Amino acid sequence: MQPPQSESELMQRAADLAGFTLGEISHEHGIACPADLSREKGWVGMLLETCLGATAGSKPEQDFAHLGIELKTIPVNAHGKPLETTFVCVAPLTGISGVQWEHSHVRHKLSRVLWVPVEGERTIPLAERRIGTPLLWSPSREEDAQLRADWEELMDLIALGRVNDITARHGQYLQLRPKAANSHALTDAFGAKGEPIKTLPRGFYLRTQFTHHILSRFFVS
DNA sequence: GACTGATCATTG
DNA sequence: CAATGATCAGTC
Repeated sequence: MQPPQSESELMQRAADLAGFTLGEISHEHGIACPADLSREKGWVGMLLETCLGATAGSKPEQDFAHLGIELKTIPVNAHGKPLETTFVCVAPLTGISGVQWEHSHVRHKLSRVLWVPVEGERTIPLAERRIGTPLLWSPSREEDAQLRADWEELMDLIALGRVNDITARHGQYLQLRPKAANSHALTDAFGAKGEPIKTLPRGFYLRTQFTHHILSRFFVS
């Protein structure tokens, strides 16, 4: 699948997927559908990238850089409520002095997002889960301010060398949690006295309350 | 039932 | 190891 040339082409492709099951879509593309996601947690996201023509790979940029759009699949229940938090990006633990919200990776990633809801209840076999109506979102002024407040709180703690004091309980809408292969993975950071330390890699995640708010903005009921 | 900390696959 | 794609699963 070639990358979409325009925003409208991307939206049309995404809209055309709505209502189909993951089994139908993966079959069309000759991709095997696993029984569950326990060993392939990113399978749905990768499938949608393929279907929509996103540039594959592990580049730290938006999925559709030429359109300035990031693709996010989000698991929802029958009522459209998110079942999981949404990973945004890894958190920088070194070299962060002087970094401001306006230039952060979080803000850049979330500046324009194509959300694709997908049924995610584990009682539904993966192949039978349906793709929902896509929505193209940009943060409102209020949403931007909410994310900024959490981001600044978390980044301040990191800058103070207190990364090991941060738990998933910090941040009202944006939280910081481990983002690693396992609990033994270590990366560089700084301690409270400025000394170099090794710690778990972290990532920024959007709480379900926040993403639920986004989805409900589009599906007024 | 919600939430946090842990984890899985794959590619450079 | 770090980045991409996220969900799992035990505990509260």
